[in-house]
Amino acid sequence: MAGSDLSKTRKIYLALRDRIARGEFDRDGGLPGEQVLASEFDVSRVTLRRALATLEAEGLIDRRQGSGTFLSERDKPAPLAVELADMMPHLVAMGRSTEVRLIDFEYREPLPEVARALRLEDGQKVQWSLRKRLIDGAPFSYLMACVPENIGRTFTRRELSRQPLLALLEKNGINADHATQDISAELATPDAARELDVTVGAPLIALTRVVYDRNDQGVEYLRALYRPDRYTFRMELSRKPDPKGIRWTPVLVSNRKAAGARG
Amino acid sequence: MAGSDLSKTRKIYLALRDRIARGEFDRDGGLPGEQVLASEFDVSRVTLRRALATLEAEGLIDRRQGSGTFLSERDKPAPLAVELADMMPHLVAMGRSTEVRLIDFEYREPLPEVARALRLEDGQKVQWSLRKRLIDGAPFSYLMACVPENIGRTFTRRELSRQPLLALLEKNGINADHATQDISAELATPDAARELDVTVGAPLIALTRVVYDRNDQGVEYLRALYRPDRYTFRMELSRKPDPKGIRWTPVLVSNRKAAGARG
DNA sequence: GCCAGTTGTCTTATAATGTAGACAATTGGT
DNA sequence: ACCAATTGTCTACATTATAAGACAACTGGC
Repeated sequence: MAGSDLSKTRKIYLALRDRIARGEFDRDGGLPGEQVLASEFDVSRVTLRRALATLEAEGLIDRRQGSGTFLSERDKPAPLAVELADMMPHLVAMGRSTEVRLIDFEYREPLPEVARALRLEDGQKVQWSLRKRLIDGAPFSYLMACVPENIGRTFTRRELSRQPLLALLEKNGINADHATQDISAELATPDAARELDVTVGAPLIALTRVVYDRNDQGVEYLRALYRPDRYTFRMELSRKPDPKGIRWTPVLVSNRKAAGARG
Repeated sequence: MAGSDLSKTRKIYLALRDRIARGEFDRDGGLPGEQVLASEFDVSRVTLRRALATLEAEGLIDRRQGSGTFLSERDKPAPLAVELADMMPHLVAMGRSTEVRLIDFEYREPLPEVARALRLEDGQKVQWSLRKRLIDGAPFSYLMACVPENIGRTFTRRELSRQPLLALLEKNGINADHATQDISAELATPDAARELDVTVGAPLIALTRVVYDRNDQGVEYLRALYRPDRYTFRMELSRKPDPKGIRWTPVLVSNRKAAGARG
């Protein structure tokens, strides 16, 4: 469906990255020679080398002249694994410094989908904001949030650039009660790519969340994009018995335990 | 990081697809003319038209000679939204027909990462299988599963092609007790693209699950890739009070309610 | 019927990407 | 010291992608 016309270089890059991830190559023996790989993929050695150059730049392989191409020794930093149940994960408590940057902020007409999800009346505006979050100085999420205008007016642009949105709602007497989250995957568009410091077309985790108050009135519509190499959703499940029979249920772990995911 | 050297055509395709998804274009007025868009993106009309052709092929837009380019009327089928807590979602109960196809099956040395996750002893083999799931005849997930050899021997290749893995384990006295799930995003590699009927480089939801028994011995390692246009992870959260203070906790809804996600 | 504005389809030229081959530089082993 | 195998680099050429412009075909409004 999506994803047409990729260059040969990029297709080979993807194929090799996958084979590396699957562990098809020995840690000792390394990869086959460039001649072999080039004929295997049926491309010239030059374009194969371009794909290898990208893999090397990403730290996946080491190339040694006269010797060969090998899997990289240094292991990449694991992505931050965050408990899915935590809507405002305590990143600081995990020993890492977090920073928020407000990119854009205004009151405007909501998109039809947002108006529907928040159950807004016709013509009601929303406070629309773009933010990004950094961890240790590196961006990992890009957030588009919409809040009904009357609620948004209870705090300032400045406050939003310093505190989490849910905390601001709480402080101003808006009591979030329940929410729905959807998790999907998307390709980085030019906007997101620029803010998250990835190239256009890179894979991103896409989260859509709608928060409601006790009366089922929408108070926040959030659309968040995450860099999968720096952020991962984690969930612990237990098959403890349940009123409705044996069933898998989520376990709320204290998320003091740090990362450790694959990749 | 990942995702270099995309052609202009593809970048424009991504940008336009994003703007459509955000609802930036009226349903009546349609898109700006090709001349306008071409100068806006600073490309020739030919390459802009290639991007439009892709969008049209995907059913996102309609182009009418002499009239203009418009948002497609037919709305795309919403992706199946599955409760995240359900490890074996009852798809059939949701009124849709599901099918499994066994692509590959063998006993082999596990990859280091799998061996570590399952806490296998050195040299212990695993039953390694590739499957895909279809809904209404259309593939939506591609699964790589590893089970320790001694457990795998309790059922046949034929059984695996007809029943869910967890059900087979259950039936053979292997009692799964708890599990860890990680959700991320990846680009489709040639293998996955072929099986899921997408092009190489399309975005996919990536789920990694490790299931353990009561003794913390690994019984299943699953790596699943999902087409985001056909499958979405959903989660309902409630801010009911908790022993450790007020906190967001997942709600187990009876997943009788069908889809309705964005897109 | 006319006309402005649109998409569809060409041509020609230029730029980007990929191919084929040769050779240098380096490595590790004999 | 030598040699086979490897990665690094270069040249010349072929193929594909993009640019720029012209014109045809079609639509809707007047």
